[in-house]
Amino acid sequence: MSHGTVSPRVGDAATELLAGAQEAFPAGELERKLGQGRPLRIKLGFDPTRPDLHLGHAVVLRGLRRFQEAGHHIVLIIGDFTAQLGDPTGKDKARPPLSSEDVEANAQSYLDQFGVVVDLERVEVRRNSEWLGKLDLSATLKLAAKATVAQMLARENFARRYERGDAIGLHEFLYPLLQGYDSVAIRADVELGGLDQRFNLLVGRDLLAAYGQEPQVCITYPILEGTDGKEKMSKSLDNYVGLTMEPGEMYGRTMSIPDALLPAWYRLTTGWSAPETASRLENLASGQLHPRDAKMALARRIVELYHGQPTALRAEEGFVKQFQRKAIPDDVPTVAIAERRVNICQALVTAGQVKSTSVARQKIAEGAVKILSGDQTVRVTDPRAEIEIPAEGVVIRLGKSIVRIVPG
RNA sequence: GGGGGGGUUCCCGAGCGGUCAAAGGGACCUGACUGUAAAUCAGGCGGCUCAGCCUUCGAAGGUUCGAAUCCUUCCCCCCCCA
Repeated sequence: MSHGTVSPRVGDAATELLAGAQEAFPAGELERKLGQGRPLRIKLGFDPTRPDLHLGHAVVLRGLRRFQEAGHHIVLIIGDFTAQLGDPTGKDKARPPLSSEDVEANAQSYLDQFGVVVDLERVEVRRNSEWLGKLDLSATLKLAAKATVAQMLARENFARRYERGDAIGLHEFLYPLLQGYDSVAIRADVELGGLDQRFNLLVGRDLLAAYGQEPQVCITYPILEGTDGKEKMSKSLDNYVGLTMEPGEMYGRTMSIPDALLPAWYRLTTGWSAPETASRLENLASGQLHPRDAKMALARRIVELYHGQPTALRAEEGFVKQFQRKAIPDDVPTVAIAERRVNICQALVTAGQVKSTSVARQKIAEGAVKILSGDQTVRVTDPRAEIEIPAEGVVIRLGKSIVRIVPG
């Protein structure tokens, strides 16, 4: 490691590349690699376990795009092999493995979504089954010998599970090694990942050294909290805003975040420059900017990033109309029902607003079900009520969700 | 291999022969209040042809008028010893 030889230009380049990152280590290493004057091989891996990419993924993807724009070589790894194993990261319990059909379908869906943030034309896409599938037992043992149980237990979530007496599958210890082996297979110079990936990234770094290659630089990105303001954003908790979500839902979900999340979301999801973000947040802090308006600006911005400005404005109008003025929105989801006359509970179930007629009855008892026609709103009070379905359909509202039922 | 402790409704976690669709908490849904925020209060949270009925307490059998609770076998998890 040569200290003090980094030119100012290389240093500036590194700073720019690291915008939005949480940390990069070892310190100075990225600058050193940049100083070699060649395009670096930048690795980013995803396990296609769940088919929706969300704003949390976008934080890292935006970092990746910076490297791409600077002319570095991007290697996107679809963890089709590791997905069947299940990353223990962030889980306090073992994950059920996925079938290979699921993995395949998800992988394709992921690829489509990567394109929303990075330029897929200039990305090398690899599947890790390509090399992991070929590892025989002796190679696997050799790989396993590179790490110790103590190293694995040093990791907080393994340690916690161990202490609590929960099961830890042996294969789970292998996961970080396999992810690390990906780095070896593609000769990574740099690996990006969420902060929660730090351990796995480090294992990759160690493995590169163990296999006689130059160790990778590890760059982590902050974890984005989900719309509930409590847990990290994830599909399984349904506290996420998906990158390919329909604009109205994207806008609405963003509006539902707690105010306390505004600063973090401004910094991590908007792509606004640091100064611009800071000045907006100052206005918010000083009370010049109403939290609601700050949130609307955020929601508008997010929809704009993924659907374009005109769509964002329409999403906002729709939101204001529906929720702030409580009018029937323009694009109500429509469900067709064969009968011309149905029981209200049955209709709610068929329309997917409730999962059973029992629940429908309860919601009616709670006064949550309303039928809207024109500017008339009628609250349904009798679970045995029958509703007529006219040719133009009928709009039913249950709490926040609205559905138009048409004859079919 | 031996000994011990466990598997309860989405999660945690009570129950240990009837009054149990099963305490309590969390999550979630709805109503009120709002800015579809937070906080708060209220209700709900297995299903149905819903004042009643039906199916649940790891699985399968059995005992009993009656079982989540007792017995048998099986499956799975954890701990200790080897």
